[in-house]
Amino acid sequence: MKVLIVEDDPLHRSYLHEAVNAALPECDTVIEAENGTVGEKLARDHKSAHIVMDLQMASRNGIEAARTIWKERPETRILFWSNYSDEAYVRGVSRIVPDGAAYGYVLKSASDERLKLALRSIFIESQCVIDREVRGLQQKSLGQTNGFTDSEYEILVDIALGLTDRAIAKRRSLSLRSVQNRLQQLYDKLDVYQTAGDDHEDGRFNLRARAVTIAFLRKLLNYSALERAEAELQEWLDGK
Amino acid sequence: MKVLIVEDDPLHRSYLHEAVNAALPECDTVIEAENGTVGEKLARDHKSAHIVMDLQMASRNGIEAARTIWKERPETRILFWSNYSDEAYVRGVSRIVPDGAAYGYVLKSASDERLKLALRSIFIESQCVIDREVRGLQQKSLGQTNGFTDSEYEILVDIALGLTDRAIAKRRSLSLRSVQNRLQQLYDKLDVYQTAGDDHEDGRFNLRARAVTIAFLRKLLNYSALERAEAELQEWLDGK
DNA sequence: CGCCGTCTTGCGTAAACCCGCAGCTTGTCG
DNA sequence: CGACAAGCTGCGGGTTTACGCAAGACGGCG
Repeated sequence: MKVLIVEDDPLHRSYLHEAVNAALPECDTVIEAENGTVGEKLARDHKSAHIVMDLQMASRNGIEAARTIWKERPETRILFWSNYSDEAYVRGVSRIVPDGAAYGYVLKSASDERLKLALRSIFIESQCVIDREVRGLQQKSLGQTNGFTDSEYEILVDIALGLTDRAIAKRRSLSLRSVQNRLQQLYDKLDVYQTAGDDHEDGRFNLRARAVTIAFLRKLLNYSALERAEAELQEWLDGK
Repeated sequence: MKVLIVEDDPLHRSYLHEAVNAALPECDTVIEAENGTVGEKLARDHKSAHIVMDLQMASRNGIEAARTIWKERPETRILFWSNYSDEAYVRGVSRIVPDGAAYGYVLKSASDERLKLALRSIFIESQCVIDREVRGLQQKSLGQTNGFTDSEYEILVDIALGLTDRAIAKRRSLSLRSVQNRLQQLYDKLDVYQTAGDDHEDGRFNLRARAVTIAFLRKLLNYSALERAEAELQEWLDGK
């Protein structure tokens, strides 16, 4: 059995290497990649079936890399090992995992035991392992309770990118008014009005900009999500 | 000599611990804190004069912690040890370092040698050590060439927070028109127009929102900067 | 001192945004 | 089938933005 480790940080990389050796005696080869780009290449070259992947890398982040890897070989087992459980990450991962694929999401703050257990569960038993904390987010985010619909999230991303209502309408094939409806919905859910100040007179917020800020502060958005969205946007723009 | 290490990640913490021991034989005690809050407390209790500090920690980030520590004891020597050289961080640090204080900014990607050298330079020689890469940013950001004035940065933050023109005017004691002037200046420098699409007809950007996005993508802003700005804003709001 | 560049402010306008109101289309359920 | 909720759309109008134009204010500099 071969395992591919994709991780920015040398310290974490060697820690992972050791953990893999300790948890998986049946593993005879461990390969390492220091960013997503190299990770993709190595995965392709070695036809890796077992990958441990960091999210948040400089050159090409874990979600991007995982997406192309899964596109080529959907049965690949990937364990995401991340510092954060931002909703943006969780949502990003959920969006790309193929049907029935075995994957995991473990936080770096987890204990050695948990990490090793996850390694065995995913790589040997083909079982999904999601950290409790992450799991919570996932439920909340997918269930509509207090969470955001895909369409709401979509429009959030669109205004975060800085599109006008009209542009959004064109992109999503909606009327102007519908876009604005969704925006209101979003403002509602994000409590933009509440923070907008009790006394309306003094200093109001720009709802659109404020919504993005709040989403950032709540980790609904983060740099990586923005980056991905921006790339998609450019793609769309190019495709006329 | 005592050294205080403030760092989230256990792996990095122990790495730092070793590095300090190796580089500073004259250091007899090393204390560790796993976040900014604890870091502040320990610094106070031990009257620490030598600190190695991570930026980007969950509970209270390095900039916040450093600010209060320097406020209490401005001659404290602090070495910032960070993963990133976002302009937002560099600017944040520059803003809080007291006159004549010795401090350093070294990236985690630097070699062992560089780290050890920096430790000795700062703690023994009281000399500032700024990584070349960070230095570059600093120059660019402070010199006006291609960089942003404080007033431009200020207004960038304000719209990122989601304030209206009117609110910004009130906060910064300016007229509405002046605020808008600065905004135009900002839009200019950020190249909002260029990205706004060559064909004006199709889909334009919302300049205000787009500016914030671009700033994020260029690391002029990041989560930590937003968080700090939001806290300041709340403070201002409370103070009527 | 007069000239000039930078910054501030006011006026006015076209566009974009926020949103209440109301008519339509769907899908679901009894 | 009728009722009802949820989403899309157009209309209308009040507010906010973006920005050209132009009149001061302030600070160097020859």
